[in-house]
Amino acid sequence: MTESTPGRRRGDDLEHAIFDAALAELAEVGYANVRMEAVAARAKAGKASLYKRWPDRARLIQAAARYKATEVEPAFEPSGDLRGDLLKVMKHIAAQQSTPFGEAIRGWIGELRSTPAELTEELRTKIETPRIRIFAKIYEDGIARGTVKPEALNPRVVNLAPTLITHYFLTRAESPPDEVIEEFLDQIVMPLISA
Amino acid sequence: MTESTPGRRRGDDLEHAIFDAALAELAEVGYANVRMEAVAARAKAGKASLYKRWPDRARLIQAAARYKATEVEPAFEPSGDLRGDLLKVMKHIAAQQSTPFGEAIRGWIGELRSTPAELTEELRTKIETPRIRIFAKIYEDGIARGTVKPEALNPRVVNLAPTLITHYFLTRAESPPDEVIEEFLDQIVMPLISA
DNA sequence: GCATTTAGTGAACGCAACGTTCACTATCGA
DNA sequence: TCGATAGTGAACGTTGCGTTCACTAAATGC
Repeated sequence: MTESTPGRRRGDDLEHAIFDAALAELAEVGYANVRMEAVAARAKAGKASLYKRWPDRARLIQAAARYKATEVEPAFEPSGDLRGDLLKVMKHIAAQQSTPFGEAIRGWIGELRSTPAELTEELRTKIETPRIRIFAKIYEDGIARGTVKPEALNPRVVNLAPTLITHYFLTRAESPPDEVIEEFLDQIVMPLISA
Repeated sequence: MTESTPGRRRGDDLEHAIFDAALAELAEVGYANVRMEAVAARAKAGKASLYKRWPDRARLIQAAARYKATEVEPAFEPSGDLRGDLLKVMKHIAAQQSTPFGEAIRGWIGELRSTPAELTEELRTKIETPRIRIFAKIYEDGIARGTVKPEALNPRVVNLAPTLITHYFLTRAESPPDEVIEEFLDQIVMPLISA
């Protein structure tokens, strides 16, 4: 019923509708071509409602991406199958980048230069932290089993797998296919961390 | 004297002036804020002259970056000091990214979605190829000396060092400082390739 | 060295999207 | 029920885009 009789939405209801519209636009036309008027129209909202909440397109899309990102957080438990676990998480990251969320990231990169540093930092941390936690967990598990070197817990190493995937995604139009992910895993990550 | 009496420039003379103006703008205001009118004004050229050559901002900046990129090509010979050579080349890449060239890359990333795939592919190859060649040379040299594993010649591995630097640059506002480059080298690249 | 062709200039234009404003109206909560 | 709050939608000025055009400087040919 919430959807069938919009009447006039307010507060979070409206905000979520705007986010959904923004993400849909993002997916359809890509970051550079998202127009505020299109988002407003799609959300069946007034432009003024957007500008009342966010000062510009960059902030709106950032907010939308954040809204989506918090939804997608997976609670992951290592199974003991090191390669299998890594592959699963890496594929998950790649899949996540194939959504509007990925497009948001791409756009954010393009505008880093004209974004306040603290905002940049905060957003990057917000994305990296959960990934670091998951990989650290997997590596700790491996270390306990003796299949992974203790050095794998070094922050640069922990970040390596997501870095490879993200770099691939950013420098092409799409995120890495499964074969490439397996190459990253078998030719770089596993050789580096294996005990 | 070429500069002192511009009179009315044409051909390559004018084109280079436009490139320089574009790169200067890129450095000053960042990709997203480069305006055609500003480039034209800076180059003391008419807007029509820009549009006669390139269909839009993206193409102009790409052309400018390419013009600059070909200048910067280093001819590198391995010295036999594996770590030293790698460090040197990695620092060079990082330095290159701190110039307008880096800003051009950042902008190009942001617009990948709305760029023809073949253009994307071509540009990426153009950037990657010389890097691959240099790292492959260094690794081959190391293999010959017995300090590097033969597996280091795997394309994914050869690309690893530039990938780390580029990823750092793209996800922050600046390219990695020397300490970080050394961490990449000592914690990831060297452990992976050392025999 | 003069006339013709080629290439650049700069001002003007229509267009699209930005970001703002305002009079109006639906919803909430006291 | 009534006031306060929040959203609507149309209009507006502004900016930058990409194009056009009459004009002019440089190069080329004779």
